[in-house]
Amino acid sequence: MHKLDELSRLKRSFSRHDYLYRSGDKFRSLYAIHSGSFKTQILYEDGREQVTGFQMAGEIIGLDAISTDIHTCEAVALEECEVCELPFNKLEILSREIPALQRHLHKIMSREIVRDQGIMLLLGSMRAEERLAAFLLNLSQRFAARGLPATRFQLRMSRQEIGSYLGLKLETVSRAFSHFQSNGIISVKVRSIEIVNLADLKSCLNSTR
Amino acid sequence: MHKLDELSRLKRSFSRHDYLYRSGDKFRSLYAIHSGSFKTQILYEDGREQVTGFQMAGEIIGLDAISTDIHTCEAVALEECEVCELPFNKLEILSREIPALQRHLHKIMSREIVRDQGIMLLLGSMRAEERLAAFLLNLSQRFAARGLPATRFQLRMSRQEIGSYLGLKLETVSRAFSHFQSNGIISVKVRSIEIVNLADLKSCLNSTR
DNA sequence: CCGTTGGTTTGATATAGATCAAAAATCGCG
DNA sequence: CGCGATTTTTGATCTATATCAAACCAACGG
Repeated sequence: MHKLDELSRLKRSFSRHDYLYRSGDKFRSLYAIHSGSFKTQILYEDGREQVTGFQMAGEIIGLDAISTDIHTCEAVALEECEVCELPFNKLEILSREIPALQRHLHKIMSREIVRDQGIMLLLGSMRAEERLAAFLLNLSQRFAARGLPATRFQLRMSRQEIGSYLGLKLETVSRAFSHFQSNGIISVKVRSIEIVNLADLKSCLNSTR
Repeated sequence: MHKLDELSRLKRSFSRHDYLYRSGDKFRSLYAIHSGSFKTQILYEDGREQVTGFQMAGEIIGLDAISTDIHTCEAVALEECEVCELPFNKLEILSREIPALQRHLHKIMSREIVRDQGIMLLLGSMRAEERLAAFLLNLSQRFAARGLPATRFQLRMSRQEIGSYLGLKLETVSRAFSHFQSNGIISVKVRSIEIVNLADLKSCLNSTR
């Protein structure tokens, strides 16, 4: 397992708005986020853009590029970040030698597929407030998994970016936040979120239409 | 490469409405569709369901289950199908021995991620007719890639299923079909589609709002 | 400390697509 | 071949969210 270490010797730093990679870049490496967080987005010819995910420490980014050897989306730092570069050819060689690594890599890729399908469900069949509830619960879980408070956190992304991710306009996102707040489910102060009533937030999800 | 053959000795047949696997099934194999087509869908607790894809001959299905060893979605045959079962543990062993296979497997998984992100873009930022245009163009390309006519084909799925996939209600799908027909872009006779004016269909996509 | 800037909230209105409903077409089966 | 079941089309209406617009607020630089 410490063979893996020499892979990730290279650590790079990024500031807010820096690109980790851009759409069209040649694929060389996956990236393990060591600290900070990124957004990934697809740019569409006509200028439309769609945020496809928000990634935080411990997550692996760049999997989309394996298929064509070209990055199909771009990754932008949302704050100060540190990233380990994992050259993919070395990763492939190592994972032939180390079954556990191979398995791990497969799981990471599959997990991304499952994540994306979850978002398809969200975008395809949830209403605005359900989407926001799902988003907040997902963030909450991921913070918790990192030993951070699950019910008090700072958003690193704008309303606009949340909207793009959730398939909503920023005004709709803002209104949904306000509505949750007036229901006593969360407390919002711009980017500071406190989940006051986790159970109620969860029940927003199941609230069939 | 013929080592791969012994993997796929097992070929199974399915009829319309048969399940290839169900949500919750233990993961053992990926499946290569030899003929026919499937839909995959996620079931949500409250009964909602979301079609996450339509798969046809030559495509690999079941990648979502690698992450947890449990299938997270279910695959249902849309017609008579033949499927090769690819036991995943054997696939992993073989792909350690055969770098080309390893690479291929990685590309297949990555391609699925890219495909999913394309759908996120569609669901998150396209209007109804753009979505249907994108759907038809995608089918057209995939038929063409199989040496089938690109502009005349049979849909294997219902309006309802298309709607679920595109995040629309079946009535909306039906109206969009009708509208394309009255514009002379396509000719629809229930499930028989002819793309009359491919260029116009493509231009539906770029028609910014 | 104040003006500028970019992000956020809130309100008023418009609209794409959902919903409800019924007719029409197609399919499956005895 | 004909009848019931299912799917599709079409119409009328409703509603969630988009759009447009303005006010608000916090952060930043001079």
